[in-house]
Amino acid sequence: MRKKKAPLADTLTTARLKVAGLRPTRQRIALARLLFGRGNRHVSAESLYDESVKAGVPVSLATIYNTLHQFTRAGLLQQIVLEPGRNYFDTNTGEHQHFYSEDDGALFDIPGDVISVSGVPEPPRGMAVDRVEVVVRLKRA
Amino acid sequence: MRKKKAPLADTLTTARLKVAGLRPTRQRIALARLLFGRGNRHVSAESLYDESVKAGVPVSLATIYNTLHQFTRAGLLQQIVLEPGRNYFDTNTGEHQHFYSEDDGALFDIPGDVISVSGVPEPPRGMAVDRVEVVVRLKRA
DNA sequence: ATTTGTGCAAATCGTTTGCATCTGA
DNA sequence: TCAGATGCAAACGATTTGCACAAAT
Repeated sequence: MRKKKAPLADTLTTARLKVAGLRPTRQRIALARLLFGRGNRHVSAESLYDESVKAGVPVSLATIYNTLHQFTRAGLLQQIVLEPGRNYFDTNTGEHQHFYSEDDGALFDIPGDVISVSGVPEPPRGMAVDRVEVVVRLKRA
Repeated sequence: MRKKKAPLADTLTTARLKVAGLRPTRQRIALARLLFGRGNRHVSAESLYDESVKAGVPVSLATIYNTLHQFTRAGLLQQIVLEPGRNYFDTNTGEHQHFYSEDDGALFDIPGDVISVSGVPEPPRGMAVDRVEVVVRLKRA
């Protein structure tokens, strides 16, 4: 008996997960499609959870957290820390920076080639620079 | 009857608090002395609480939180967000940046004139740049 | 069949809040 | 005196954990 035919998007997502060393389960496939479906996105665990529920994808919050962390470890997502007590994830894993509005929490990407940072000093012995993070914090004019 | 003579350091601290519009209470004076006593410091609510207890200053954790926020509002401290779920405060309120070791949580100042950031784009309509925050994240070499 | 992932609920962590009591001017 | 500050304990929100069950290889 032949396997049931899966939509092309799922096949691609599945391949992507396998490459990342993650077993392609229902939930991971569904979340990956929501996350990487179109364009760069910023999500929090809560926002992704809500979105999943609305999209009719039955996932528990615990699995959302697991998945976000696994994807991050696998290099599919990047974490952004903007305020204590809330964690954002960015589907854009390339080098880029952010505008962040303290007033309303809005978050925009700044393409990686726009801002340049110079003069970063030598890190202390035994340490290497992992990432230079730039957040441009905005306030109402 | 004459007032009991206060140590010079307390007098200075008291003056400083008054200037900031904060009533110089026992706790605020004690915490201010711990914070601004010598050199720049990075503290979390928990670390300052522990330190206070060890120094024999009886303060509640709630007061630590109140005080840190009041000092921040008064411009005596600057908040630093490095990881979700933990809030750091820096006694250096001038423009400067940070080295942050993801491995052990170590945090060092980078003087304000060392790193230069150029190419920050125009903020969206109605917004102004409040602060450009740079965190150099380190990993073990 | 075995390994790995998932869901649920309880537990944890940092932080905030409500309110009675205390303190500084 | 009395507005403002403090302490305590309970409340909170985001995240993590433990464990029984389910699904993928």
